Amino acid sequence: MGVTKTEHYTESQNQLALLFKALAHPARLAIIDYLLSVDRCICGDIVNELPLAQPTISQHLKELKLAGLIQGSIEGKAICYCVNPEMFNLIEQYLGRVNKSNNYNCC
Amino acid sequence: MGVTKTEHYTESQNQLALLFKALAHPARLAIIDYLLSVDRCICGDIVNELPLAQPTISQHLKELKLAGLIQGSIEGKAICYCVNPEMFNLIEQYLGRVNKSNNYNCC
DNA sequence: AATTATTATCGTAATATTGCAATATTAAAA
DNA sequence: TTTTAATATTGCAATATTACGATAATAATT
Repeated sequence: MGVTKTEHYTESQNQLALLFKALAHPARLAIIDYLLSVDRCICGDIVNELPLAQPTISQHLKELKLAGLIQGSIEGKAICYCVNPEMFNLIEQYLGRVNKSNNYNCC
Repeated sequence: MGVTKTEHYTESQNQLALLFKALAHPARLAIIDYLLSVDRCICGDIVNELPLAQPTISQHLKELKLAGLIQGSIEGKAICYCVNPEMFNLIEQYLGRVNKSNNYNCC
């Protein structure tokens, strides 16, 4: 049916899935890479940097912001975006759990 | 158009996006959680564990396997699945880069 | 106030994902 | 060899995602 039954999973599973979904597109990873590479936080330059139209970039930025992976603050008529490390820490914690639980003695 | 222009992004961005996409569903995270929680690697029990039909579980397992996040080996008429930590290390390396690059002095 | 620059939203077409019933495949057991 | 058990595949309906042109919204500039 194409609709995920979120009510059947744990809070953590649903939350992490949303984070991973936000990262599950090369354009959004490219946006994050670019944001990390520039010292000052720039915004509209992303449109020049990536091979996508302005509305598409805007949409990707929205999704990243909704997931909490980036922040945006208004600066005059431009908007300054930057990476928010907190959500990445959530993923890091998950990976820690995976590494701790995995015992390698498998099939 | 709904089709991602992978040729415009780096190898690493495309590869990571596929990994994140495989993790971007609570059912697949639940499958991984379950695989980690049982000592021995079990397979068909996942169908009893999750509120999804057998073909749906099979499809999710296929995607996880394709992404390299789990492995499956035939054991008689059953198939034994288990987590493959290597791909999780790739994600860990990415998070390391994010943490290293992020300078926190943003907007 | 009109213009300009920057970003967001709307509408829409193309494609992808999700879930399941029905069915196929595979290998052990009877 | 027939049956049984476990998993995979196919086909399809419902929904979600991706991309972009057109347009709106916002705020600085002239």
